[in-house]
Amino acid sequence: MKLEDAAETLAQLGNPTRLEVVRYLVKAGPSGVPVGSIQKQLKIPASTLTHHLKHLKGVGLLMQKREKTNLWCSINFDRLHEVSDFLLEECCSFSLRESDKVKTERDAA
Amino acid sequence: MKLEDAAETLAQLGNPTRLEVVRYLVKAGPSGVPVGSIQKQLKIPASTLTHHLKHLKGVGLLMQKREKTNLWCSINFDRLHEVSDFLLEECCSFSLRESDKVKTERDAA
DNA sequence: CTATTATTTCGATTATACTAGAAATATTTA
DNA sequence: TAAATATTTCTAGTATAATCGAAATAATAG
Repeated sequence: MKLEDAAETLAQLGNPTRLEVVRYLVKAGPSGVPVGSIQKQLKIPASTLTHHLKHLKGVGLLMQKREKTNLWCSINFDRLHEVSDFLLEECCSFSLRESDKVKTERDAA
Repeated sequence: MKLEDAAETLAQLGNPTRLEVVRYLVKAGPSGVPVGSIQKQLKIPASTLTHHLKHLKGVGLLMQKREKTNLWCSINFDRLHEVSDFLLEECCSFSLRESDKVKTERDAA
């Protein structure tokens, strides 16, 4: 993943309203939910929601599929993985969390 | 991690200049590098860099430690993990990448 | 103290994003 | 065709962020 793309994707995830939508869609799973359901559940004005969905779609995080009057939205999990991977890329050898570190002899003493 | 905090952290990572700095610091490892080195290597004007470092510090992604005239910067790997974890939280059962999925009987046929 | 190097503050410009109401459009059902 | 439901477009106000040069402030070395 190119840095520019990763930055753009992260920026889109960096808006609280959008992140809330993403979290909701993640929980909804691969089948997704209609726009209207998101709107009612999260109490986001329709026009605001459409605006944000367009952003998420723009960076490939959102997939949409029309069925009758409803537009079903679902998360592109692959994309989410890509950006999450980017964050940790190249840092595996340094990335031990304090809680995961092995105890040193000094600590054990 | 609270959604608001995650969003704010992601937003800070979502600027290309800052993400470049983060990537540089990740590669530098736990010992870090002085502000001036980042500035020269990535060719970012000093005042712009200070501005961005303040942002990264603000969300806890950056740690700083003065030594003589140099201010050493290093990444808070724990923090980076937290935000990366947030992205994938609750979605593990849905998060298989296409490439990781087991082949179905249909595929195998 | 002076010079040198490192980093920050200030100030100003420019651009872009968030939000949401009202109206418009689309799609289905009666 | 009319009514109902779902979603989008338009528009506009408000706010916040990115950028960087110049000057100011540390901190050290000579």
